[in-house]
Amino acid sequence: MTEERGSSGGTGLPASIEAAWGLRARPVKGPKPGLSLARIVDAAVAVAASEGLGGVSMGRVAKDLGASTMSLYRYVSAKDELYVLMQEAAMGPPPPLPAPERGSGWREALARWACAQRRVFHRNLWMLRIPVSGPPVSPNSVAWWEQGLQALDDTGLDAGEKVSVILLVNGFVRNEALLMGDLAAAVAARGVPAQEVAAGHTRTLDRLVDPVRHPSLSRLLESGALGAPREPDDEFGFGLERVLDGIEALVQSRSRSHSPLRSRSRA
Amino acid sequence: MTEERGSSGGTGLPASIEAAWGLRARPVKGPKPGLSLARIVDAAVAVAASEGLGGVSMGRVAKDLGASTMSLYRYVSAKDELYVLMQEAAMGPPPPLPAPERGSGWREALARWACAQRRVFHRNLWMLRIPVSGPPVSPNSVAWWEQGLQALDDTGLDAGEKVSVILLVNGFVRNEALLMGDLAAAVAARGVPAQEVAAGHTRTLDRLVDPVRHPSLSRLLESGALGAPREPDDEFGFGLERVLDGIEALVQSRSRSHSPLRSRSRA
DNA sequence: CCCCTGCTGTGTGCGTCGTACGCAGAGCTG
DNA sequence: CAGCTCTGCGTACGACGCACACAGCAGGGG
Repeated sequence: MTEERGSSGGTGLPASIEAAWGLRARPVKGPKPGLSLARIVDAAVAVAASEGLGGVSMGRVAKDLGASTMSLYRYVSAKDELYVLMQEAAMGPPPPLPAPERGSGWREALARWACAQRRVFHRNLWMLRIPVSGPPVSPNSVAWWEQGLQALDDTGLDAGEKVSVILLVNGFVRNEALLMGDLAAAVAARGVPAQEVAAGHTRTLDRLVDPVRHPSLSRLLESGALGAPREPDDEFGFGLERVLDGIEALVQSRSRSHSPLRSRSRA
Repeated sequence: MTEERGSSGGTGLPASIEAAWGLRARPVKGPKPGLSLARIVDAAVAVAASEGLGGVSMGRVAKDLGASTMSLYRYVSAKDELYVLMQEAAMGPPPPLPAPERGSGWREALARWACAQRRVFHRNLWMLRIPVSGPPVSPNSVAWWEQGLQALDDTGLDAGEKVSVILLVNGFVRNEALLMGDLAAAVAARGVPAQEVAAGHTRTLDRLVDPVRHPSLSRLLESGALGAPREPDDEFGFGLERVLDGIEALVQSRSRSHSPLRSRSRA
């Protein structure tokens, strides 16, 4: 509707995000800023890392910077904008892809991509609490997407399928990290750390599960598989292998028939 | 540490959740309660459905019930407890499984399970905003788990693998719904509804993506696959088919070798 | 029968949050 | 030097979750 101010890049993005892309030169008129976007974002990330996303309040961040609460709003127009910038900073640039072998190198590349993403998420679990508000528009997020797409370059999938595959793998990684983060937070919230919570849960389920109404769950409880859940890394690895197997089936079906047949469109 | 009050079921669960299981009889001494857990939860769910989880505040729910804010705390000891009960109510009982055909009926059953879950999530997108604090302990959640496990009864997978598969499929469904919900919320937050937002995003990306640094993404943008993304249902169906294909590969590898070989434990 | 006890609803108050608004002052441009 | 713009900041407002204390109802023991 209204035109952005002079230095706008015309992207329709918030000013601070355009700044992250390197567009939008600093104004030269007024006094020099005592803070900077980078310092604010770093401080916010530090707070989030030590106290979770819930600990990030404008006042808290400002205090860590020795500034007043409202001064932050000179750099960021709303808290959600700060969130996006935090995400961008914590995500960082994606690691370089391995040597692009032609053939089935895509699986290795995609697995590495997923693992790298998982490492980032696990280092910064608070990221997953931020609602996604659309496709990625910050530089690092776009770079990650680019990496994922490059991994699929030689698969023979069409553009839409590639997007769907990226979405699928990214979603799997996000969900795993989110789940583990939630669980860790719930454990940390109680005083008693670690395995005792899991033991308590199995005891609770033992008391609640009715062998008649819940036969399979009963058998599961008896098997003890819930008491000794697999390591988080193994759980992730298991899921990733399944997902990649599923993708591989698609890739092979595409490469077998050079003229791409429409697969069944009904679920 | 301290013993629960008289009517406790000894599960270690909050009182309101024990009430959901039918344990814990009402006390008989005082005046009759003017509210009920069910009425409170229903009101909260109604608020969440119309204004999102963020709109659910104790004051808001109480106002809808014509009661005061603090009266709710007679029924629920904290807001998180209300969240759990809302989840329980919105989830509802799982639909019955189809006729259990021996053989590869598991795939159909698991797909139906996933679709049913997706329908619930899409009807109540606010559910996904509630952090999971551990394994499910409310009656309906447990019933859903039971259904999922029953679908895998004849797959020959061991207990741990079944849990992992359930986690994988559930995670996929959750993530898809979460993503679609976030997107819908972001679109609704802007005034302009629907496709214009997507068009704006592609325009933004067109301006930001550098063909040299982002070759694959550039090609994707040129292909127009982002401008006309597939229907949400198709996107879900695509991902689900991949996931099920991956699980099917595992099931077949298990059924081929009757003596269960350990698959590679390293990712 | 009455009072006592355990339950009910609720008003007040505290601390925290995001942020709208407006002011005092800094520093470049004329 | 004047004036404009941009800076940081103090104040204020309306939410929020919930601790706490109080007033009144109902059944049970004397």
